[in-house]
Amino acid sequence: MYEKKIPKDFSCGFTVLMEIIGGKWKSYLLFLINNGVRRPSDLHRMVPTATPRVLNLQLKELEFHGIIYKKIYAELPPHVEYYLTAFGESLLPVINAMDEWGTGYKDEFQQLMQKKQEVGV
Amino acid sequence: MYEKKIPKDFSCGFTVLMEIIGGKWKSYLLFLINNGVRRPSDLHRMVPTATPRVLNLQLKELEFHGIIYKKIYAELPPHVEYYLTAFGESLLPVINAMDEWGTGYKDEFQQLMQKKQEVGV
DNA sequence: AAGGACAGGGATAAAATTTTCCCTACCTGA
DNA sequence: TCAGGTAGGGAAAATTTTATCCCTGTCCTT
Repeated sequence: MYEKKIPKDFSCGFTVLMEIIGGKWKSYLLFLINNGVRRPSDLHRMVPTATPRVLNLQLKELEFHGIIYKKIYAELPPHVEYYLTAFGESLLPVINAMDEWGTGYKDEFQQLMQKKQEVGV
Repeated sequence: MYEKKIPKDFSCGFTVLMEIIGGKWKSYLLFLINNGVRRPSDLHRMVPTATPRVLNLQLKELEFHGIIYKKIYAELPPHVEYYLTAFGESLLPVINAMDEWGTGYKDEFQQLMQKKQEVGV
């Protein structure tokens, strides 16, 4: 992964959580996996905007942190499935709370962003 | 602020929330403001790691999103105070849940990161 | 035999965020 | 008058994150 030059202070719980689910696609991947989309190729089909390479990187980090685990079927062609760990499942309520709050603000937020654009131009 | 080239999908509540509190110092600033640290110079004293410039940028974004508001005293020398808006206060439980989860995982996380470093070297 | 699907990764480029450096301007106290 | 405090910002660099490009293999279907 990437070698950081500016050390982060992981004595703060918030920072720890951000390190784990802060990645651009991570929360979405967790959502999909939790909803039964398990295989890398399927995940990619659900997130065509991101390249498989990127998704794979984020999956590796989630796995590294023990949020998901990877079941490798010793078959050919290759067959891999991701599952949430129990620990990963403990994240769901938190992510849910985050999403709910954001959803409540969504409309107002979008208006704000539009005004910002108009001013910017 | 910064003009983005890759548009984000703000139809997702999670993404909206991340846009608002995802900045490096934002949650900490909210915490401090909520605990009565109001003036820019005081905030800087509490976060000496960051330059005033950086804190100011993040404060402006929080203000733009309506999370905090800025009370300017028409005095000299300048006097400014930040307060959470009611809306900003609605964020506190969410941030709290995030921090709590992260705190629970903190020790294990730090061990993981240490192992990673050892392997890296 | 050719094309596509499967999973995965190295090297490099681009984008986004954060930091640094150095200014403005005014006031107060030594 | 000089040092230090108040609040703030432009320009450019550094850091971090994400994306792109192009490979490795093997198998299945046409």
